Parts: sequence; C-alpha cells; structure tokens
Amino acid sequence: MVSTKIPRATAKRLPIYYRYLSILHDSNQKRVSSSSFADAVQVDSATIRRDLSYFGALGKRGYGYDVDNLLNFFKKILNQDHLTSVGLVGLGNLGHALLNFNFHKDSNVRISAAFDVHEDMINTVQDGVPVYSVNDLQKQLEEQQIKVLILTVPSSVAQDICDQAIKGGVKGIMNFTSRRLVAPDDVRIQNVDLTNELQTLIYFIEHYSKE
Amino acid sequence: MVSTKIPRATAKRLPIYYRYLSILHDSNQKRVSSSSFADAVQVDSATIRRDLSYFGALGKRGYGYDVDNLLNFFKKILNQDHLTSVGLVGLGNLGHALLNFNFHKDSNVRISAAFDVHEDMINTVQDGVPVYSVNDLQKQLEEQQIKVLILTVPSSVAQDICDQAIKGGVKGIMNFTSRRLVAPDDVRIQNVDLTNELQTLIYFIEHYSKE
DNA sequence: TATTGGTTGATAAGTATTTCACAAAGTTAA
DNA sequence: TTAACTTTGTGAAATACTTATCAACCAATA
Repeated sequence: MVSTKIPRATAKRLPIYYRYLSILHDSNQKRVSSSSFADAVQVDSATIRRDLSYFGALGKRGYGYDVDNLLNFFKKILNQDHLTSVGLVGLGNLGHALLNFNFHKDSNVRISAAFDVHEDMINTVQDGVPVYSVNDLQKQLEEQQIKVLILTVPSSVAQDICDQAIKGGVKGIMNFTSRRLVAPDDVRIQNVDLTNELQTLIYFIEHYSKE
Repeated sequence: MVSTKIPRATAKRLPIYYRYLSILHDSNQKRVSSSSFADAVQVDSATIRRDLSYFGALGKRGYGYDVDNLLNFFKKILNQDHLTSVGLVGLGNLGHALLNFNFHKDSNVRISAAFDVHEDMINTVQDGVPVYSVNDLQKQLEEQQIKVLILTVPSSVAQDICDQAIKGGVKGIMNFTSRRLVAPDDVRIQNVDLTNELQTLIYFIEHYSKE
C-alpha cells in the first residue's frame, strides 16, 4: 500500500485540507495555489506542497491545484466516497452530544449504533440512532460490521469495553476517557482527553506567551 | 522564565503525567520508576526521563521518583494549585455536555461563565453556571478576568466571537468549531475538531494497519 | 510563437523529537 | 562496610518534520 509511507504529521492534516477544499468547491472556486491554501488553513505553503506531493504530482506549475480534482482525490483518500459506520458506547452527556452532532454535516461518517447500560434507554432510538445493551456489544459490532467505536463511558469500565469491542472486530477507538487503553498493535486508539487539552492550553498560555 | 525552553512535545505530555501521578498518589504508591510509568502512560521511558529532566533532577538513581514530591511539583507547573476560570460560548448540545462535564473532577479548571444568544437561557443558571448574553461577552470577560474560552458555537460566527473575546482580554481559546481562527500571536488557539479526529482515525485504520 | 510571470515539486538545510546506551549515583541487603 | 543491584540523567545517534530556495515547467498574453 503506497500510502503507508505518508508521514503521520501529514496524515493528520489531510482532514483539514479536505474541509477547506469542500469550502472552495462550494464557493465555486476552480483553482487554488499552495500559498492561498496556506493562508486559509494556517500551514506553511511549502508544507502543503510537500504533503500533497506524497500522493504524486497533483498540481500544475504556474497554475496551482484544480479544486475539483483535488477534492475528488481527497474523497478517495479519506474514504469520503463511502459511508463509514461508527458505534458509540456510553450515552451520558457527552455521548448524547456526539450522537446529536453525528458528524453528518460534512463528513461521511455516521453513528449507526449506540450502547448503554441503562435499561430505560435500551431498545429506544435516540437522535435517530438505535440503542443496544452493552451486553450485546460484541454481537452487534460483528453483525453490523462496525470497525470504529467512540468511547464515552466512565474511565473505570473503559478497558473492559475496549476488550469486548476488540473481540467484536473493532479496529479503531476514539477514546474520550482519561484511561490509556491497552490494545493490540493492529487496533488504533485515538485519545481525546478534553481535560488534558485544556490543561495544555493553560500551560502554554502561562509559559509560552510572547513568543 | 525557565520553562519557556521546554519543548512543545513535552509540554503536551505534562497533563498525562499529572493524571497518572494523581492515580498513584490516591492508591498510596510512594515511588515510581520511569519504566513502570512508561508502561502506564504508554510513552517510552527514556522520553519520560528526558521530559522530567527539563525541570531538573527530580528523581533518585536506583530508586525512581517520589510520587508525592513529583505530584506537588506538577501541581505548581500545571497551575493545579489555583483555580483557573474558563468561559464557554455556545450552549448547544456540545456546550451543554461540556458544562455538565465541567472538568471539575480532577483538574482545577472550572467553567465559571457561559454565553449564548438564546433569550430563554440568558440570565438562567445551567449546571451551576450563570448564562450571559453574548452581547455582554467582552464586558463579562473583562470583569471576571477570564483568560480562557471554550468555543462551541456555529462555525459561521466563530471568528466574530473570537475577535470579541480577544478584545475582552482572552489569551487562549479551545476551538471546537471547524473554522481556523485568526488571532494575534499572543493568543493561543487549541483546535479540537472532532470530525477531523474521527477522519484521521479512519485514515490510519485503513492505511497504517499491521504496523 | 516567443516572452513574461506565476507556481509547483524537489533538494537540501534546518529544527524538533525520540530513542539508545551507559556512566554515575543511589539503594538494598548481607 | 562492601558488593550487587537498580535506576536516573544525558551525550550521541537516529528519526521525524518543517522550511527556504530555486530550477523546471506551465499558463497567459501579445
């Protein structure tokens, strides 16, 4: 697979590029140069050219990049041309917020199953998404071929849910708990720890001001 | 300021270290070695020793690190010994979830003011936090000396709110919108784009499996 | 068609971060 | 007190990422 050689730092920027291309497309722009792109997404123009060049020569010298071409290319790269189904475990406040948010608006990612322990939610439909018992987690993940999971459960049960999910065939977990999860190498964990992020922000403000 | 020389990558890990130290402290551990630390937080032990060494010689050879000492040190470093007040703009679903979450549990960060446009929320108290009109944003930020803001508003108004907040003296913004904000150099923007994170996760699953 | 001007893609240099590997220093136990 | 053991702190090497620069190329125009 060619793209295995793409640097991680580049891969993390791809969704940002994708989003800006969508905006350009919607506003009927036909071309974009790396420097105007750079201004918009706040990434150095050389970095953008370097990033894009990992995928081949996508631009034209003296012209820039063709928005529609590039957007289509990104759709393939980022799997935006088919729907990815995602499961969500834990319908607390954050879980509900994510359900409601549901990523629909501009990405082809959709939460298609939710899981919780509370009897009164099980077998209901919340924000258009069916809610199952966590006891059926593994079974439903297998049946629905869900490979990606969002985890918004209490930290204390995070690892347990994680283990079950992996048995159910999950390959990626977006982990909103503060617990660092242990998982096999072929399962990717993306930690989103909001308290951490906020602390980091505050630390930077206090210590890196006036750079 | 000494700590200005701390690498960014290190600074980002500090909250993770802090959290794990808290756990050790709560479970009455007196000492910890860089290697057991490494197992727990999933960071290479040499990286941990290097990170800590930026702050001086905090450990003892042949012994490890004293948990309480280190924890106290981190509390100072991360401003955990005084409360940081944070504002939140936008009481949609995500905003409410964050209000309820309120970071209380293990960090000394507290949302102390919320802002929204909806008349029926203004001047109420939601999850223990007073809600003001966004029209009073600048004034309230000044009065309450709030330097950090969480932004969970529609993308279309993000930059406008950002500008007002900066006039109100804000120095750090945790931006949950997909818009890249433009701000002076002395204002730090931390982007938390959940759609991006999910897309990145999916990209990694598809392209970096079996590493 | 020739010329000008703009923009890419790539080389090379620069910067940042991680990891290896081990001397030095402290601990522990006899 | 000594010897064996543990673990840090750090120099040096390796890796990862970013940026400056510019030749090559294409588009646009006359």
